[in-house]
Amino acid sequence: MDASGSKWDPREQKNGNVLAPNENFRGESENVLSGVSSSYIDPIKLQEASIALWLINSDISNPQLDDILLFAQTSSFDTAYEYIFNQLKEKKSEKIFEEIERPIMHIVKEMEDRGILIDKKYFENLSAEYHKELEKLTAKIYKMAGVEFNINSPKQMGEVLFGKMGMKSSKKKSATGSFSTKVSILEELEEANPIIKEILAYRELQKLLSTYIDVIPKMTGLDGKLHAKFLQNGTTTGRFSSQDPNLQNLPIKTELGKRIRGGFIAEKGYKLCAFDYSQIELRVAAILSGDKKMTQIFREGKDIHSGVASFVFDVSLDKVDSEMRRQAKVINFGIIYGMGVSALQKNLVRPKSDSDTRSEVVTREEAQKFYINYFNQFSGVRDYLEEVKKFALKNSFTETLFGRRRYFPNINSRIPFLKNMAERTATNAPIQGTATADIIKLAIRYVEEDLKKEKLLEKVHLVLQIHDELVYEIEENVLEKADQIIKNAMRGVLERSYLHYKTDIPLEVHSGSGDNLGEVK
DNA sequence: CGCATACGCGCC
DNA sequence: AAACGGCGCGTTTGCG
Repeated sequence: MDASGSKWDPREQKNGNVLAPNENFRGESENVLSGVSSSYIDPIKLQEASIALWLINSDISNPQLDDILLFAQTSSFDTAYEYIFNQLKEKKSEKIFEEIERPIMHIVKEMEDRGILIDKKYFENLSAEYHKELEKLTAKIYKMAGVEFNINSPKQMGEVLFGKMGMKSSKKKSATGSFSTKVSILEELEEANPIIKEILAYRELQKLLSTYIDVIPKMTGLDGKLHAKFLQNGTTTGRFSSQDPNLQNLPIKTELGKRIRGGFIAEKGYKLCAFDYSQIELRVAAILSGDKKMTQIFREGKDIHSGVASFVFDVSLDKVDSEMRRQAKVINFGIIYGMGVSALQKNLVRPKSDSDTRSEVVTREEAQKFYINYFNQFSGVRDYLEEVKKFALKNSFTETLFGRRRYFPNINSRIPFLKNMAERTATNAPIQGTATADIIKLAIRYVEEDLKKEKLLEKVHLVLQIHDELVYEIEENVLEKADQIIKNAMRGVLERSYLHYKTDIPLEVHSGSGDNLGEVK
C-alpha cells in the first residue's frame, strides 16, 4: 500500500478557494464573504450544489461557494442548497444529476487522488534532447534572418518575415496591425524561404517544452505522482475539463510530441489501459437523427468516412480513394460543428499534384456543391439539425438524448454574429453532450458497478478521462478479465441506462495497454 | 510589479 | 472583419 492516504493535497482553484473534499478542512477557518455565517459546510454537499447549479446553467462552470450563494441570493449555504435543488427539479434536470453526475462524484475524486505516476528521469532526458535541438534551431534562424529577435514573439516574427525579409502573406494585417504567423500561414511560405521550415520546427519544440516537458515533472506531489484536476462540471456541454495540468491535451499527432506520453507510467505490477469509443460523435449523430444511410454505414460496420464518401461521390465503397475519404472526413466533422459553406471551403484542400506536397483550396462553387450533395444524401441529418435549431429558437435551450440542457440566450439576437454562433453551438450541444458527456459518464458509472460485482475495485483504477476515452490502471494479473468487463460496460451504456435505449448502431470500443501512455494505442 | 489581452497551439 | 463545436495554457505585450 502506498502512503497516499496522508499525502498533502496540492490542488487549488483559480477563482476562489475550492473546498476540496479534504478530511482536515473546516469551513469556519476562512471565509471570504463578509456577513456569511461561518458554520461547517459538508464538502460533498458543496460539490453537489456546484454540479447542480451548473446543470441548471452550464455557462457557470465549476461554480464555487460564492457563485452558489450569489445564484441563490442568500448567505446561507443550506438555504442555497435547497433553492438550487428546487430549481434543478423545475428545469427537469434532476435525472441527469441523480443518474449520471451524482453516481460518479466519488470516482472522480478517487481519480484525482490516485493521480498518475511520472517518470522524471525520462522527462529530464527528453528535456535535454529537445533543448539542445532548440538551441541549434535558434542559431540557424538568427543566421538565416540576419537578425536576432524573439522567436517566441509573433509580432517580432511578423516584422522579420513580412517586413525585413519581404515575404508576402496571403492574409492582411490583423485588427491590431500585425501579421499572423500561425502554422497554416507559414506553411504557404515553406518553399519560398528555407527559414520557415526551421521556424516550424522551433515552434513545435518550444510548445512541447514549455507546456509539457519542463512543466509536468515540477507539478508532481510528494508521492512523485501527478494529481491533475478533472472537473466534471467544467464545460458548457457536459464534458469534463482538466487542469493543473491539462491531461486532456497531451500530444499524440507528431512523433516528437507523442514521446511525451512515454513519461506517464504505470505503477509496479500494473498496466495502463486505454478504452476509447470509436467515432462516438458521428454514431450519436446517426442515432439522434435516425438518418437511414448513416445508420446503415454503422450497422454494417463500415468505415464512416469511406461510407459517407461513397454516397457523396456516388461510387462503390471499393472505389473510394484516400482523397475522397479525406474530404468526407472534413464534412463529417463539419456536421458536428455546425459548419457552413465558407468554413467547408477553407478546410477542403486537395494536393496540387502527386509530386507537390502543397495543397490548394477548392472553389466556393465546388464547396457549395459538395455541401448540398452531402445534405441531399444524408437528408435525415439535415432535417435533424434543422429541428434542433427550430427547437432552440423556440425554447432557448437544447437537450441531449438524456435530457441534459444547455441554454442559448443569444439564439434570437438581432446581432447576426451572436445569433449565428448560438445556432452553431445549439446544433452541436446535443451531439457533443450525448456522446462525450452523458454516455462516457454513464460508462464510468457502470464500469465501476461491474468491477465492484467482480471484486476488482482494488485492482482497477480510473486515472484519466479524455472525452471519448477512459484510461485505467489495471493490475497485471486481472488484465484480460478487466478488459472484457470495461469494454462490455462501455458498449452497453444505452440499453442499461434509465432510457433503456435500443439502437442497432453499435457503440464500438477499442482498447490497448502498455507500461506507459505511449504504448496504449 | 501584477494583471488582462492577443496570439498561438496542444487535444477530442 | 467575419472562420466549424468543446477545452487549458504558454509567451508576449501593454496597461495601471
